[in-house]
Amino acid sequence: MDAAAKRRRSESVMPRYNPAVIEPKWQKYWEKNRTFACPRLPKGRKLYVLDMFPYPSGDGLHVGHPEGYTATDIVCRYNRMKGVSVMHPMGWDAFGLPAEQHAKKTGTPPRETTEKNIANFRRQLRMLGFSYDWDRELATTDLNYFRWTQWIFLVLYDTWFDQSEQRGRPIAELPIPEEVEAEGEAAPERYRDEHRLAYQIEAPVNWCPALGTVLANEEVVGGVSERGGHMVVRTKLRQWMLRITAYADRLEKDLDRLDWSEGIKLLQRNWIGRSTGAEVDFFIGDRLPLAVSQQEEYEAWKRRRSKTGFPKKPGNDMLRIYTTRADTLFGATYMVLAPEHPFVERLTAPEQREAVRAYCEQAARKSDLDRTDLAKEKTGVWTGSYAVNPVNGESIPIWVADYVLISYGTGAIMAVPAHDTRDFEFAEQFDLPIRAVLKASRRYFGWGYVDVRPLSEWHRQQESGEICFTGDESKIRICQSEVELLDPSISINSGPYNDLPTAEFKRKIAEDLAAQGIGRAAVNYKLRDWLFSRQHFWGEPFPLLHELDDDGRPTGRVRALAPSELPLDLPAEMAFDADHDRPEPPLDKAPDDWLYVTIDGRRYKRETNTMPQWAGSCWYYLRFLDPKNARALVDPQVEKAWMPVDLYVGGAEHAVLHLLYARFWHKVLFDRGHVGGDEPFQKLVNQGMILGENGEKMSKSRGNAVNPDEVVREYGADSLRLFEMFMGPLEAVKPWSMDGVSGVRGFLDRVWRMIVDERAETMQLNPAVQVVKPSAEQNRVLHKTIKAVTADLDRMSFNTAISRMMEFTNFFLKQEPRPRAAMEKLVLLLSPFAPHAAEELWAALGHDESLAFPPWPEFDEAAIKEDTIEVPVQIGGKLRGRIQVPAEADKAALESAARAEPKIAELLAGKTVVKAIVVPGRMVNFVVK
RNA sequence: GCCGGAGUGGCGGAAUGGCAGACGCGCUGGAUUCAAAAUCCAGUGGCCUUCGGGCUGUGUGGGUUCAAGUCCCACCUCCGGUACCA
Repeated sequence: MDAAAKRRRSESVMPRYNPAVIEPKWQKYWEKNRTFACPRLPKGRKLYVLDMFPYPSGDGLHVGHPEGYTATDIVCRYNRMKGVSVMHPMGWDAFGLPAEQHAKKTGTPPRETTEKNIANFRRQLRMLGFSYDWDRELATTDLNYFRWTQWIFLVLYDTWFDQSEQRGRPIAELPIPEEVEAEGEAAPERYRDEHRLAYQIEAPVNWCPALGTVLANEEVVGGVSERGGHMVVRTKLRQWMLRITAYADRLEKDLDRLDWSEGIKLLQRNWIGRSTGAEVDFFIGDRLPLAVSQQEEYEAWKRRRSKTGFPKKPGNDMLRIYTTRADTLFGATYMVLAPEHPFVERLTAPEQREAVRAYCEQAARKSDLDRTDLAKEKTGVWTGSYAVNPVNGESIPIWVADYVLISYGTGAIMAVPAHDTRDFEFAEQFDLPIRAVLKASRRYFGWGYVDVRPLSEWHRQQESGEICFTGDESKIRICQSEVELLDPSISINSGPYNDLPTAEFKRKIAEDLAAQGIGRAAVNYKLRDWLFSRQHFWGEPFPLLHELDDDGRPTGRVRALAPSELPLDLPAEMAFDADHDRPEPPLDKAPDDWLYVTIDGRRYKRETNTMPQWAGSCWYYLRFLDPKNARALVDPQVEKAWMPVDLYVGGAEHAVLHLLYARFWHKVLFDRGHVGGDEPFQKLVNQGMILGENGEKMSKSRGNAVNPDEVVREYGADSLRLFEMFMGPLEAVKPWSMDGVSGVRGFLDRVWRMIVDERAETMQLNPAVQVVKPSAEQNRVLHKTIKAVTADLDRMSFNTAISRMMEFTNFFLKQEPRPRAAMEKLVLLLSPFAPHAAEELWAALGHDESLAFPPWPEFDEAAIKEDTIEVPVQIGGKLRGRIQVPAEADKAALESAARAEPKIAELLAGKTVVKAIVVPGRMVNFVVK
């Protein structure tokens, strides 16, 4: 016999546990029998279990991927055995920059690279025995997939957000105001474009000429590219935006209904960053620049305002600010504009022109990151003009400083240095006046700070402005020392509003400002609209055309493709040159027959930006339900039957953006009637990262990456799966350990030997396994195990479930004979975790059919009950002995049994028992004197 | 700075307010073997011990309770998120 034949013989006949043989065997069996094919519509109870689909990188899978995938697979297999209809698909988030960069280097088309990577990922996932319905596999790069991504974009483009109804509606239903109508033919179209959920702006991008690409903010460090350290230029480019901010309120409120961890919800809430406050107008006059207060004009303006009310759009004679602390208006001693604020130039006095221009230019060069990260010290410059504080008529100077952001609120603030840390720092820096308008109503002393002055003296100093604090109503800061303040603070130096607590002040001044037409309540969000275009080739093309005039220049009119004109594929013939000297998208160099279109005698140029990678992942969970549908993105009947996703598992790195974007799209689709619910993911679980064996983040460059191929070759897929679950709680961050894999492999070996006769020539049962009635103890162990494993699965506590099965195995290996029925139950319990080994053992136990669908074992509470139990006895809370008592023993019986225990009796002798605490079934504790 | 999460043996971790350290790794000793691997058995938080046991122990300091890893207060450390959001 040659070596190969010997190996073949030993592998196929010798009944040692050999995953290298049985794993491929069962994978083929499942595939051939379509064991995990999911019906079009659920039969009975449904469960939609979704993994965050991977980006198929060239490196292949690493052991972090299968963590969540194993967890969901276990949940799916467990539920199938409970008779639930389970939807469990897998696909590929396949657009992405690496394939395009590879194309620039080698000329290999991105699609080719992508398909090769997908094939490798698919092979690796199949190797791990996940019970996906592979018939539903999709990639975001499939033409048949992204035609519907484009279709959804058309829905977004065709939708405006009705604020009063808080929902998206067809753009055709947008009411056109008369004054717009009056502006002429083109005005209504322009008005509509301004209200669409998809709109265009000129936005700054980080263009890196050396790399020939536009970089994301986080790829720019200290003004140069993160990779290579090349120069990065901030330049403006026409971009598509999605109006996610319109949905900010709903995105925040609807979190309440979701079964997500509070931590993740909070992360999203903070990202959305809703705040309530007021917008207030400060008079600046119309003869600019304004050097001194124009008292008469100001009075006239105020009179006008009290008649007209607060205008929707701010005029040119005023500066509109947003504040959450309108109660500190009397403390506003200066104002600040963001350098990009449109009023900066008008407000700059001639003698300040040079300084302001230089400052703004310098600010423009800084990236957002530099502006925050490096700017420890406040910078700014005075414009030379003043505004009038509407509550007291005071003239206050207007400054320009980059600590005010153009993208938040109105891009202008009133500065209250007495009660805002940032304004305080700025005022100190530039020697601006500080006026306290709040005093604490009680004092509390923080760590290391003792203030021995009487409260009245403290208040006097606050009123005179010698000391002040920034803050909200619960925490204050006396300049730099922290002090806890429990009671609300009280207003001072605020004219008619003195002695009001903060909340009441806010309410009152909001009313008064509104009545005078100077202010109104307002809500703001940190959330920004979504920059939706990328200057890449390898992404979904926008289904949009730009109209050209006779000279080939864009007219500004946009024409959307009709849904019937989809899909719009990428051009087949593209040259990928590494040199790319303009920030314009690569598609600008697409062949003319792709780039230019003539419809009804008009020439159009296609949009050449492409969509970001987020686009495809925003709705893939819908397409899985009906992946081949050519008429709709998903059949409504199918969608209603399966949605929402009942369990969504993925990394916490997507806790904010992906989940927010997907929820946003889903709500738009809901508003427009394309889906039946307004939230896609009911329950969310974030698996923790798996670190390298050295406790560092796993990566190729650190040399601590673990390749699943190796682990499977060495130990088998079941061992890999089992170990990933045994390491610790799913949500915890935990280090890899090859010794640990070897440990769970040992467990599988033991399970195998418990059931199979290893010494036999052929596959046959261990002689100890017999059809016998289990002893009471065996039965108790069996049913305790079933109960515990079931409970652990229900709360996704996989590590403890595995340890229960280890205890079972440790016990039964010592038992002879071993009841065959008990062995079968264990195999069923094990099957979601180690499906290949379980199938093989199930077959060995004489079953012809896969164990994917037999009913999940039930436990019998009566079998678990013990006759006598051991109960600890404590004296003064310290363990002093144990007693054996009937399980049903009541308090009195327990106490007397405890007193009768010789050791306890000895220790109690001569002492007075003050109290005896007896918890039946648990413990006895004597409190003695 | 702010917001989350977590600190338990040599390591990963387990414990509805009720016997801390389940289960696994590692380690020690033994059986088996010509030997090794594999397997099996026993032990394994620390200190002390007359070998009965005793004391001590869940980041630190306080508190509540008959009883605290678990609840409360303060602090320390680590990890993650965020970054002038008015």
